[in-house]
Amino acid sequence: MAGASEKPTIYNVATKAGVGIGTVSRALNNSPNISPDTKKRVLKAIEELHYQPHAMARGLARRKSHMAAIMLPMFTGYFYMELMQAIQEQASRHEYDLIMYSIDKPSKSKDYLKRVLQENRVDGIIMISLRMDDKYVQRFVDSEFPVVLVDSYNKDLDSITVKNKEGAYKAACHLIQQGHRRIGMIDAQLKSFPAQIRLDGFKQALDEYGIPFEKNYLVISDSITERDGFNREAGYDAMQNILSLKDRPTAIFVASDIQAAGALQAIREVGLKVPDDIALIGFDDIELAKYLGITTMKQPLFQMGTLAFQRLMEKMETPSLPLLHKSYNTELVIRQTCGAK
Amino acid sequence: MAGASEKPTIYNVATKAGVGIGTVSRALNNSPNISPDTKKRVLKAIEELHYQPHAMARGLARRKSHMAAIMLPMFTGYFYMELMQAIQEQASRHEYDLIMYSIDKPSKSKDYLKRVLQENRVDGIIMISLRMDDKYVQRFVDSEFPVVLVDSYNKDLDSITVKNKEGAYKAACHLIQQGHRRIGMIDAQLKSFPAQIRLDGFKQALDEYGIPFEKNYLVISDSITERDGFNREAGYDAMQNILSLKDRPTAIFVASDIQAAGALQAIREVGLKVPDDIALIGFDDIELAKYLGITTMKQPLFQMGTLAFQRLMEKMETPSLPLLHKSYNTELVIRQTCGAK
DNA sequence: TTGAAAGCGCTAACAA
DNA sequence: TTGTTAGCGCTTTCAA
Repeated sequence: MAGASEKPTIYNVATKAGVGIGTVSRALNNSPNISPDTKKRVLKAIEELHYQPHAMARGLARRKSHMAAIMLPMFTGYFYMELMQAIQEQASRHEYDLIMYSIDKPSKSKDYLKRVLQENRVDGIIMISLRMDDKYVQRFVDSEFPVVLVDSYNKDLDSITVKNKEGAYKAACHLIQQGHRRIGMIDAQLKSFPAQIRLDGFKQALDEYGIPFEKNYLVISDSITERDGFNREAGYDAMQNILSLKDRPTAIFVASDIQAAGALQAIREVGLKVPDDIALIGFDDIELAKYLGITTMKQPLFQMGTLAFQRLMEKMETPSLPLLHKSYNTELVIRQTCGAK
Repeated sequence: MAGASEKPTIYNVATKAGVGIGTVSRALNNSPNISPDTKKRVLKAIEELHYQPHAMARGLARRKSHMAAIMLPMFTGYFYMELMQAIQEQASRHEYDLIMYSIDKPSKSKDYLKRVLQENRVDGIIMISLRMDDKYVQRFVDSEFPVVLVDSYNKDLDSITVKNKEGAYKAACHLIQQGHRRIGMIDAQLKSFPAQIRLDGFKQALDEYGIPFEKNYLVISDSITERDGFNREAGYDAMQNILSLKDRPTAIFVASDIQAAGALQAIREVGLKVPDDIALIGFDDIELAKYLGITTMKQPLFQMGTLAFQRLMEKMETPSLPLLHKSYNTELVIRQTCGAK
């Protein structure tokens, strides 16, 4: 029965330093209202006791949890990992803990939102690629609860995106400039914000070059209804669809690299060659695109993640800050799926 | 100044239902000491007020945070994503929140451990692919604080792994059975637990078949010292190293799929063919292996993640449970990097 | 500059 | 079965 060293509390520290607990608290939170001398004494006691303040007690008293939630679709892709790394790094720098909620079906998103909002678990939320119900948007806005959207948009919430329309436009232009005229697009579900906008950009490019938009050439895979279509299987299915067309396109703009990976596989399975038989351009520039040599439009994911957390911090400190809608530029990354430069 | 609806507390509920707060608490935590009638009344009040208990207050009173930490190397790979998904799913099922700590350098791991241990932030920890300092092991054991290791081992802590030695052995045997005699291995840093054990299994296979172990044929990339060598770049570098050998091996066992992906690239860059010029077998069976057609040894990652959280739950409920060391079987998955079956 | 005391919102022990 | 009360470990007035 060796004295099971119980975790020290602020009272132990106070006793040891011969001061009141208020003073210990002041030393801890470097308040100006403490003399350097006592502060040093308190700090010494803290050191000796290996004291660390209890996170929940602190949270309760301060009404701040020092935690942020990050909600994202059941993450299965480099896209989210790269964003996450940046966010993690910032959180760590600010001594914030991150609670991960990965959403498999939309209903989950509400559960978590409710949980987070009413149980005071976190001081702020970063939502990635997810749409928020208007009902919740209103509640967050009304209560000035910090929310930052990434890869998603709502006019009443801070958001960080890329110029999706311009990116899609540039991608399509690249294809056209390679000489293609029969150009198709594989998109994700249009309920998804970027899927929608990228289609707009694609159409605009065709339009400007006087190329008619072929309805058959736009394929939106909805094979997996639970998800938004930004996945490999969806790209695979969509490409099979396109391959069965009698007058199939010579080039495809795919709304994401992960879908492009699936599309690539579908093409190769029927013995066709990329880019000779069909050219492909993706979107995102996830790491996989590098492995597979997919030409794509790069999103600055690391920068976006970094800004997301920094912005959240600002809002957590000053909730009344005006809205921010940041939109990054995309960049064409040429690899091997579009033919010679 | 429209009545800013303040968040209701247990007192509001009690008043509304005409009971004491103790009774509300009993209704909340379905205690047996409450009559069905009052319980119904309380639940109704809760419903009407949209009351949700404050997480930190609850945590403080119960001395349980209802949160678990999950520590893993700066995650950049499907390996961790697949594990994470399983863990997430279980956590959600048990209404547990997960705090993610991703470790970029070993020192971070200590910081987080300290934080977690002393600040009572979480009720338990899952550590993936990370080694724990003996000093901390001791503290966790002494205090019966729940810790589950995944893809890592310590005799005093619960652990979930695969049979690494057997898996590596089977991988090497497969290569030998394909007719290869000059067989090399690309490994990660030996300080990593699985890297070490897989080397043992590899050697054992050579031994049994009477094939001498060529020192030159074992390459351990340490180009990136901050990390453990389980990454694409390390595999790439290691393979370049092997390619420069005068009597290079005809087959390579690579300690992980992600390294194999790098190795594959290195081989192709010099115009060689897989498996004709060099055969390759990986380990893990991450999703990328499927894309790239890498033959590999499968780890049941989803099962491992599921068990990890379930086990953590058990320990959080009953800390005194005896140790568990679970070791799963690996399974050969034949794809295109090893030649005909 | 400091200590004492009153919460923060809950659970759990104790009486009734 | 219930209400009351004493914490949980902190921060933050309010006096001194």
